[in-house]
Amino acid sequence: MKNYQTARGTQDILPAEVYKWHQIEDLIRQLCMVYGFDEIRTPVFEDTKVFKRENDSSDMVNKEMYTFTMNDEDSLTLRPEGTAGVVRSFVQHKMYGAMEMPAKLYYVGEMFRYERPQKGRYRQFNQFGVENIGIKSPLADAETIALGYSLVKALGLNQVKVLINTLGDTTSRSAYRSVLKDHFAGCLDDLCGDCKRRYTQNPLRLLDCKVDKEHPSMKSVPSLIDSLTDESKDYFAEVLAALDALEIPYEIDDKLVRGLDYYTDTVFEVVSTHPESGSQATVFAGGRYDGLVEYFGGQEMSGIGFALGIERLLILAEAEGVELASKPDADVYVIALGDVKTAPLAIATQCRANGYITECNLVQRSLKSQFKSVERKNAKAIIIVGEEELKRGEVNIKFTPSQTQVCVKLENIIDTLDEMFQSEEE
RNA sequence: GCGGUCGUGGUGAAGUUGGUUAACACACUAGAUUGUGGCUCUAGCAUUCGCGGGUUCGAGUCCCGUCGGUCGCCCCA
Repeated sequence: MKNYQTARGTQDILPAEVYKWHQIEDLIRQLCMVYGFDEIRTPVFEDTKVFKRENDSSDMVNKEMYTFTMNDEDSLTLRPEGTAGVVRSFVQHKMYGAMEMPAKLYYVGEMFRYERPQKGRYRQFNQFGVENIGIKSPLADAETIALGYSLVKALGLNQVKVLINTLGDTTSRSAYRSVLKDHFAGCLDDLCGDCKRRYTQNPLRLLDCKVDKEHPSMKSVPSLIDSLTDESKDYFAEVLAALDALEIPYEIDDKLVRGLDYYTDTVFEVVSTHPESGSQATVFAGGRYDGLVEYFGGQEMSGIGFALGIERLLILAEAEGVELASKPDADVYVIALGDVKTAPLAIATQCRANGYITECNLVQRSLKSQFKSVERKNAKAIIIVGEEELKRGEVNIKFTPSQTQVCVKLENIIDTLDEMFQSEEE
């Protein structure tokens, strides 16, 4: 191999763009703090069984996991999603006893899925997610959606819409499952291969099919709503009422079922309507899960959460023309003129200790090229450490915004800078 | 996993039916200007066209493979 490059579907986040990430991460932390969610950091890899649960039919779990074994020990898997690990941790550390319920948790980190990459879809990507475990209330559902929605709004995205649906509780779901099976039983041969597989593995996913959506049997498919128990119906109505109260616009999409098997009742998806988002339009998505805590060995307890793709958020922000953060300009640049040895660095260090973003010239080179650096760093203040002045214990400070230059004693440098930057702020 | 498309310097890119010095612009470096930048001028800056093979007297231009991006499907954040 002659050229080294990032593995397929992975990418370097270079210094030029890392400030955007800081901005989003800061926004996330701020928002979660305001909403009362605490960060949790779980391992990037876990025992495969944490992710691959019995009867799971999703592609993510069955075809897209990075799974490996070391020394014949138990099989391990790079996390393809965040919820499983968080729920595992919740049960393992018995959070249901140690902290006040519900547990309001969030995470930010990289996930891994072996897929064919394209714009907005990577093999290593970053998710921000929240999980609100130990409460089953329509208000919790609305609160969770509101948290994600306000992040999108805080970033300045406008071309997004909230899709929402209910899968019903366990009783409703199994009732609907048999209704679906009856409905499609007669025309199974007409449907695509994926649909045939879904028919046996997870009939709900039939609703999702893009291939057969024009098929008569799809058009006449009985609505899930008719199979809902009264309890689930009421629950969904209350979720919608809460969203109304929070003034979050939404569309009910009765075909929305989501790809992960553990969802019950409320499911939602926030998609971009911007043309640039292409086929990877989902910004964040999630839903309620009734059985997961119990599955991991906890008591019967419901939770709700979502996951948001940070790369997608950035793509959309760019598409909608949102100005994102970039490297801040330097406040001060220290220039060395003549034989001044360590003085420039000492002065720069002093500036830095006082909070000024300071760049310092470290090599012998022409004044002109040093001034070029000043421009490049966009430094407002330029400290010129000249051999002659230094002998008198002085330096020149040039302040670009006011086009002024003063000669000051070494001990007065910081005071002078403070004055200059203060007058600039007014 | 399937199908389409693309891949030339730090960047944006020209490169006619394969023909022999890889255009142009920006950026960058140095000098004009031996202690004060942003303008101007001058000079320099791809033994090489993602990588590897093949066809040919000759390939950035054709063929095959491979790696990567990208678009659609699938799936999903």
